Amino acid sequence: MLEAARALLGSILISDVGGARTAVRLIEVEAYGGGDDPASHAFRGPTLRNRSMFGPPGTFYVYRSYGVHWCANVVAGLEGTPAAVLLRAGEPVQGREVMEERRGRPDHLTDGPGKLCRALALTGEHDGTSVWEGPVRLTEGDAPPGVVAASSRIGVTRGGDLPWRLVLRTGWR
DNA sequence: CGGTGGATTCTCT
DNA sequence: GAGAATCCACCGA
Repeated sequence: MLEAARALLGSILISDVGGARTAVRLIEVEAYGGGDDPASHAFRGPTLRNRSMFGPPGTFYVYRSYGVHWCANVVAGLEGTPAAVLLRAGEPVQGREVMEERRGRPDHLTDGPGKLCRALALTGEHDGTSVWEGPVRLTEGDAPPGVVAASSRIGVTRGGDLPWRLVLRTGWR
């Protein structure tokens, strides 16, 4: 599980949504388990909302947070084994102008789960799509992860104790 | 069938 | 630093 999250660090997330191409390099992710992880949406079993988490690996799980934002995950567990990696933050590598326009700001474009989705125009429409075949794709980054720091997960009301938040060292936090 | 709360973000004080 | 915004699936009755 943590290996999957670690592998995602440094990967390039490409979005062709809306006709414009935007891409970021992932620098922060969080791992979530299944029935044994109280913080996971899949803790209580499959539901309409989290059904994507129970799909095959390489599936996007996008959900609405606080009724306002979108948060994107990549399913990492085997089919039937709910486990996903939340994409928390990245750094723009392509289409920065488009992101600025979508965000309405010149900075802090992709330094949060909700911001990341908005910058890439990720919405619930992409929930359940493949990370290799859909309008939003994931490719291996050319830059191998440097120093990876692990810490507790953020914003979680239950089970925030597990050090499953992984950050690529870029001089942040 | 209605209340509730969330893996957040922005704005104002 | 605190509080609002804002939607809908889930939970309990």
